[in-house]
Amino acid sequence: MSKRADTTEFLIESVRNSRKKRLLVLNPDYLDDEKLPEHERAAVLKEIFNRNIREKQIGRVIAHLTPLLDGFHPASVLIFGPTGSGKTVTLIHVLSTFQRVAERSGVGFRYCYVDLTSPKTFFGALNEVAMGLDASVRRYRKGIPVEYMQDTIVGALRGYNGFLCLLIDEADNVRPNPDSLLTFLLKTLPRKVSSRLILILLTNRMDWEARVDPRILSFLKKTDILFEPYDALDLLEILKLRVEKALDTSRVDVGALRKVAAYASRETGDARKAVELLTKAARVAEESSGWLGEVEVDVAEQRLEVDKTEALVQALAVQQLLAFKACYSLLSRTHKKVSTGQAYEVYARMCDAEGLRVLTQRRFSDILSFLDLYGLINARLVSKGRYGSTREISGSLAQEIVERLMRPAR
DNA sequence: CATCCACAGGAAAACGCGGTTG
DNA sequence: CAACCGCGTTTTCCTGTGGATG
Repeated sequence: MSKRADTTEFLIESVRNSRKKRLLVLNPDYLDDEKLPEHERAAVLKEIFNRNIREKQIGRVIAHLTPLLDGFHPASVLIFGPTGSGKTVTLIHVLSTFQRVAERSGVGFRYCYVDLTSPKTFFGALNEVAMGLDASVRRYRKGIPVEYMQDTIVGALRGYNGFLCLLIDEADNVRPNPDSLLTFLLKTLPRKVSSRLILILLTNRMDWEARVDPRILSFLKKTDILFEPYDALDLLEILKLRVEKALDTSRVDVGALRKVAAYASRETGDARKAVELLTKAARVAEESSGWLGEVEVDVAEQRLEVDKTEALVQALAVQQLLAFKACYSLLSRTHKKVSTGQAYEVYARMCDAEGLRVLTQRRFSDILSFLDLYGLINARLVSKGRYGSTREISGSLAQEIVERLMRPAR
């Protein structure tokens, strides 16, 4: 009895030791923005901006806002940029710095961050604004009239004569229509309070303007600022900073970082994705040699890919999953391209076997295009002349992944 | 060159389901 | 409790399509 306990203890110790030897991630919090405490986050941001990243964009924002230091009222701004291009982070940084400068020169300036990153109703959005203005306001579910919320906002601003900058993240994320919020903020609010409002709207939709009521748009005497996605050099700097904070630098190859940066910038230029890949690579390295090199990055990239498709397949509805399986089981049997009709037959048989209702071919074809859209299959539209036209279905996933996916769900 | 296959994909009707009303 | 409504999904019905084939 005690002997067994000893060996187990020994095992634990030895695992612990070998882990320590390969330990690469010293401070995992720095790889995950969400986990950082507020002041740490600010410090990290500061360092990023000290490295001259997003310099151009910062310049544009500052150029737009600076007049207010001399009492001029800047117009509202509309900022475009894809996800992960640092819109939010940059703006928070600039505005908080601005606040300090304004304070020093005796200009009344406040800013307030309104987070609409998850879709909100008009009421929810107002609630968010109110909470930003007055920390004592709670988040309400419902049961409170919209007017009350509006009054709360007006109340919070009563007696404030300085500039108020509302930074609205994902401003188009108000359901059912974003117009209502803008109408309130632009037309109603200025009439009720004496604060001087500046709206800064962040969005990643380039077609945003087309979707907004033109009357409101004209009210926004807006200036546009564009956030280009990060290029590989920017990403490299960002990654370096993360590595310094979170990892054991003596075990990280600069080439590997370059690879991560190159990969991310080739994809979307999304900094969050880049960090995600870095994290994954670090984990891969910890599992193996403890050295983060280019090979580990490749492995991580692959794994990320697999994870993504796996999650995608997990999330499929029963019918979609069945269609997916039908395609691949047919593909593994015949190594030629498969037509919609053939796939449908297999699918129908599978439905029978599982005791599920068989959907019509019309529906099935929709499901196929859906699967194609998500990259789980390739379905190219081909005309075979007299013998009709079909989607030529072929697999887009690697053999091993497919096998893994077909197994567990029986 | 007209024909015709085997499906694509649009439109509209039908269905299903939770919620509401009289 | 039936009737009704709103909304997303599915079926039904339909027209369109590109090129091999006779």
